[in-house]
Amino acid sequence: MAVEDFAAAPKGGKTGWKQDPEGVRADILATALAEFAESGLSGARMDEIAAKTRTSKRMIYYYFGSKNELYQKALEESYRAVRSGEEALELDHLDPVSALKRLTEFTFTHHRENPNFIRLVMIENIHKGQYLAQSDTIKNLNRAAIANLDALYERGVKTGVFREGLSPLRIHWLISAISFFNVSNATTFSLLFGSELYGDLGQKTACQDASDAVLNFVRAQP
Amino acid sequence: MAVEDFAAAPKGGKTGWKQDPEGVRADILATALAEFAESGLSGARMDEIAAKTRTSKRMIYYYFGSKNELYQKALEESYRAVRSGEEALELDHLDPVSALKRLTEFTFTHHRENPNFIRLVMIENIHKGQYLAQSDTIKNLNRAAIANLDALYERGVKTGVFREGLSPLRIHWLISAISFFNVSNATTFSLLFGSELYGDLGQKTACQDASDAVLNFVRAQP
DNA sequence: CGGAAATTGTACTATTCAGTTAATTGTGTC
DNA sequence: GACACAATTAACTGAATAGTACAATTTCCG
Repeated sequence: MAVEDFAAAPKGGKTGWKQDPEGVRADILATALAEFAESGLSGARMDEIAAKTRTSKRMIYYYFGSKNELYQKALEESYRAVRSGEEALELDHLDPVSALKRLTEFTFTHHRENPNFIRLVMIENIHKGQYLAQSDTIKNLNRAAIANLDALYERGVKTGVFREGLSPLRIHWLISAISFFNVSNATTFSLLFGSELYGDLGQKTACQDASDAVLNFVRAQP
Repeated sequence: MAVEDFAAAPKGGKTGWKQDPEGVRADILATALAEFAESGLSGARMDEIAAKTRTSKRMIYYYFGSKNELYQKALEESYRAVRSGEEALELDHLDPVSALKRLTEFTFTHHRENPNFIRLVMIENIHKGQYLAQSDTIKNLNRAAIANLDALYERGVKTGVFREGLSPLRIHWLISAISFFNVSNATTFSLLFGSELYGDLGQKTACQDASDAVLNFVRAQP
């Protein structure tokens, strides 16, 4: 059941509500995620989160125990949501160069469309990963991405289009760096250097630049 | 205050202190910079900052007025310190390819050696650049970097080693992305994918990868 | 010297905010 | 219809914390 559906439930009258613990949990989590992404862990206010849910502060503590636990659950939820969006990507039927190009462009676009996720990861890095470290759930989700990239890279090496001696980790690092920075530092970069890279056209160019940079990095030199 | 207490006061010299407003200001600023970088704007505590200076909380307000103003001054100071470290870089006497390689490796290393600066920029992005936006000082500092890169790029195009149609901004964007991400996301990246890229050897490889990626991106294809 | 200005320490306040108390109402199930 | 548990509300508490009042001390400079 989607959170939006729950919103349609009538609240007024005496016999307003249905028992829906999962819906209430999901509502709180979605609101908290947005609020932590907006203001950071210390900056977010429990009263503010409560006001933006259709339930109460008491219920947040009822379900999540404390601010820190809520933050951690929101972080996990954010990773889960983002990774589930990545599953549709089918790269096996493409030739290695096309596949790597598609993966890079997908990652670039995907990061751009999930700024809240990016902001939570920034916040988590500010906090030195102390909440991510406690979450085994998240760690497992990310191995798959590397495994996929490994297969892709080996295919490319075999057919001679990719150079030898790289590791999928280093390729992933490069793709992530460009795609992440593009979103995470958009504000300061625009302020310091103008916003020409952050209009529609600029971002098209940037996406193209990203895949050029990655492909030229991995490709065997003729 | 009893005379004994006064004599025991660890005030340095025999009879108290010298007027040193600039020293006190600098002390506060350096301490605040470290503390904001460590804990963020909301997370940092004025009492904690005060305790780590050799002066008092009262003096922080005396000189800086408020927490937010102190944060802004610390941000400015951080930019100033970092940019002044870049001045030693002389690229004009190198051929374009060597110069670009050197610039990339320098930026990579420089970012790595200034994690507090990186963290303040992350924090500023979380706050959507609202303090950076108020600081004309900082904006001017960064135009120079682009101008230098522009000259370098044009030299390379003229001698045929760089491809046409790029802008210095896009090159700077790529160099920054890699160098910044390497530091900003070191914790989460290590947690998720292992820390092999973040040992001494791993970082040497990463630096090499950075300059490879930038050079291959800019170089004319033979 | 002696007064003005700069500098500093102590102790305080006003507020914000995470977390709680305690009582109540609705729902599903037997 | 009785029982357990899900869900809800509003006021409250205690700790943390940004910011201040004010007196005391020191330097500066005539």
